[in-house]
Amino acid sequence: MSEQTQTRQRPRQTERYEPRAIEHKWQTRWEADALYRTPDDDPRPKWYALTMLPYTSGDLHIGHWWAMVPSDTQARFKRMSGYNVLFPMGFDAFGLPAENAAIKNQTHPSEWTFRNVDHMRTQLKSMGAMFDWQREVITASPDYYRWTQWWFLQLLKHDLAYRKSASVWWCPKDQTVLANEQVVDGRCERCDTIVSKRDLEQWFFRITNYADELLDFSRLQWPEQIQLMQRNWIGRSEGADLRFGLDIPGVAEQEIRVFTTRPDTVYGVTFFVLAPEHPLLDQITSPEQRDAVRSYVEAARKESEIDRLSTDREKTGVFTGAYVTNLFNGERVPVWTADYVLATYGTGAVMGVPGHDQRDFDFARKYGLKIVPVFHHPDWDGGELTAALGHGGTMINSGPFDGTADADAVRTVTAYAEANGLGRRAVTYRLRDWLISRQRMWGAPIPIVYCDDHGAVPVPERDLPVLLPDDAEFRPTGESPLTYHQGFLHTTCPTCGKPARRETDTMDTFMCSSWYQMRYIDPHNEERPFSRELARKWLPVDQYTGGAEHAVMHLLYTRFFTKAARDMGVLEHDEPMVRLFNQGQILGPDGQRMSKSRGNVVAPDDQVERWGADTFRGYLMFLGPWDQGGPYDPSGINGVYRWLNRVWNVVLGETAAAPLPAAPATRELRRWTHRTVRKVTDDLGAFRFNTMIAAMMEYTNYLTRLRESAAPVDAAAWDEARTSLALLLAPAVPHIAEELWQRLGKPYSVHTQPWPSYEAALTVEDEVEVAVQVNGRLRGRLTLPTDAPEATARDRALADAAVRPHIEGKEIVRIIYVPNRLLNIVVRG
RNA sequence: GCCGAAGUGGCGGAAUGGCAGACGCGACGGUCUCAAAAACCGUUGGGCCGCAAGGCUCAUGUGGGUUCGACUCCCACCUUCGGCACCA
Repeated sequence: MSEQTQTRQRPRQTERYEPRAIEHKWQTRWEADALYRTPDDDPRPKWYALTMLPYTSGDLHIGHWWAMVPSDTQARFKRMSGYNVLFPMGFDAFGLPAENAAIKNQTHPSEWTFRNVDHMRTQLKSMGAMFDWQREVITASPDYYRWTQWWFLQLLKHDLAYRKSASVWWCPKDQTVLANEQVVDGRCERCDTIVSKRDLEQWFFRITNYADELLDFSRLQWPEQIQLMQRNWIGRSEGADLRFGLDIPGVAEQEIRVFTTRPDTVYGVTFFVLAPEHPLLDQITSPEQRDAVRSYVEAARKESEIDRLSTDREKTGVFTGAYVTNLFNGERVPVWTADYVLATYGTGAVMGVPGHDQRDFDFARKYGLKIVPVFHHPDWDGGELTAALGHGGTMINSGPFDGTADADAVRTVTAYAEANGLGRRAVTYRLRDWLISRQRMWGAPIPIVYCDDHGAVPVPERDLPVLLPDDAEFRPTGESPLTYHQGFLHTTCPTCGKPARRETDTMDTFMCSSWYQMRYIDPHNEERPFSRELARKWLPVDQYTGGAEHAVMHLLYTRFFTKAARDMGVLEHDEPMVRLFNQGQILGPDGQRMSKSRGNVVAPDDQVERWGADTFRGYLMFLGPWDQGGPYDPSGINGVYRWLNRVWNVVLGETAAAPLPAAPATRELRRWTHRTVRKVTDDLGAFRFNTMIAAMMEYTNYLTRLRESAAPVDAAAWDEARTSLALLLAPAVPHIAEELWQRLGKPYSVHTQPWPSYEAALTVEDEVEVAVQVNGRLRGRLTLPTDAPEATARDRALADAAVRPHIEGKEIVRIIYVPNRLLNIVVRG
């Protein structure tokens, strides 16, 4: 009985795929073996792959996996392709949320931050990524921010840092500075008080010195749209600075300068506008207009820049009572102030030319100001204007310049201005110098001491870091505790030793993330931010990946840092990251940004627990194109899990194998193998992870069908197939690949194996299906030998039973043949 | 508002000038099971014709255009997403 039962048993079942067991096993083994330690002295060519470091927000988010898994996959692919790959990880750990948590929990922000780091590191490890944790960097730890402070001192030394007054949001009730985020509809998010701008002395970096160089992308392989966004952000404008005469009793200044891209319209100036923040505004305002101007300025200080720059909005402004003289024609024009003029752009003043600028036109219409066209535009009938005129035509109403053609106008007028001292050629940028001061505690302290005798004195490098106090008291107002921490505040002047006061502002966290890629190459160096030799070896980053939300600010700041470092003799290259890829944003299942308040958060830990890291990794990459993002809908993940089970069964299952090298089925099997190797290789290089997974699924389905057909297959070709599949899987799903590799009896580790290559000759089909169209409509299909000549295809198509009814009795005008794809017969009648 | 991007079956998507819907989810039908789940197999854009094999036709946000041929290129519009300088 028992014997009979045994003989009736099916052939031995392979062990089931148990992701949790094998993932834990291999992660432990990899760590014990230091498989992902990146040596500095490896002779292979280096490849520095970097993904943007996470902020220490508390919990790892689906978005972190979404960002890091494909990066890890590509870094692993590069490693197998023969590179010594550096793929580090760290934490962006300073910033506002830590302070909010500190106020809420009455703790020190460092407590919250470092607890989050520990938790997130554990979560990150469950990803099975090839991060080299020996190189971890935490921007809020003193051995890191010491060097952030060092960078500040270098920039200061090289005149790339300076102090000037700039405005911040201020809540009059809480007596505190607010971030933009904390201002909701013009009110303080905490107490609902209407907020206003307030001026403070703050530190800036001269990023505008590099504006022109930052416009040069010739050495970068960055996406076109990112280059475009950066170009638009920098916003280079050529034009002229023109002088306008000022003659007001009691005002020292004799002129106001204005930047314009249209100096050729200067004879059309009928008014003049100063930004509400313009330094001369108060002085030139007449006593009768003072109250009106003051209340207008005050109102403008409550508005955001986005609102002020909206072209949608009705223009507002107030007459100052003053006049300036147009030095070209001696005319006096009224000076207004209006909030659509920003103090931070150009000279903070605009010459109003309503005939040729739409904003000025709208403004003039509203306030009944004169409109004088100075070009006879071809579309203009000479009547009253209904909108500003664009470029084109010849100059009129412009004294000596009348008759000058549009194409020559700017040059001619600018030359005249320069020759007569009325102005000069000028270039202006939309880009502003980088304001790095933050009136907050949880950031790297700006290493400056204020002395009554010596002013702002830099802290000597040997005294770095300027440590944050660890006993700071957080008050519910959100005011920086550094401002009332006596131990921090009081110090001595480095120059004279007299009592002095520390700078209590800290640095913008974008500073920390502007140079972190440099620290990873030498993270434990106590003498310098990094060694020169290691910089020469590892930098620049070969492939950077991260969210498109950083397209402009972070990516411009780090480019600036690199260029400044080059000019300061710290680095020898020009650009921080040679290649860039921006992934899209992953959203909650409801298509909204994931957030606890919306209740649409899908926790990655739960997904890993339920399906295993490999399935989750594979699913994230399979979801769709990486650069697009979109909602994370967990309902399809079982498809990837099923696939990995099929992989498991087909690679480890038994087949009837025999030496059949010449069989047609062998040729087909090898064609599948080599085509899949080619497809996966190409997709990995091009960030097409979704189609890479799909190609491996198709291959697995083919192998499964082949195995289940029970027909004998060539032993060598079958071994090539399952070996190749295990290797192709290794970057995307590293744990199952390692397990399969071991069970196939191959030497540890699959991740140190060379990437499989393909033979192009083996990928070619013998026959292809060619579509036959008549007038662009599909009418039939032909099976033809690959690369069949046109004559063959044409003859077969014209004789085809499905095609003939559509061409009979008609004149064939033309035949278009695309080999191996399509033949289109164009008929008439 | 300004700058950048994206709109394709019930859903995620594939195809970047050449057979629209690869791959997967879901759904439906089946196998197994007392049953359910899981697993596996089959079908699956809409409409029309046909017993069937199959055929015709409509369809890639909307409206135009270029082309033998357009999801793909051009123009206009609509919607959604990212950024707008102190969220990171």
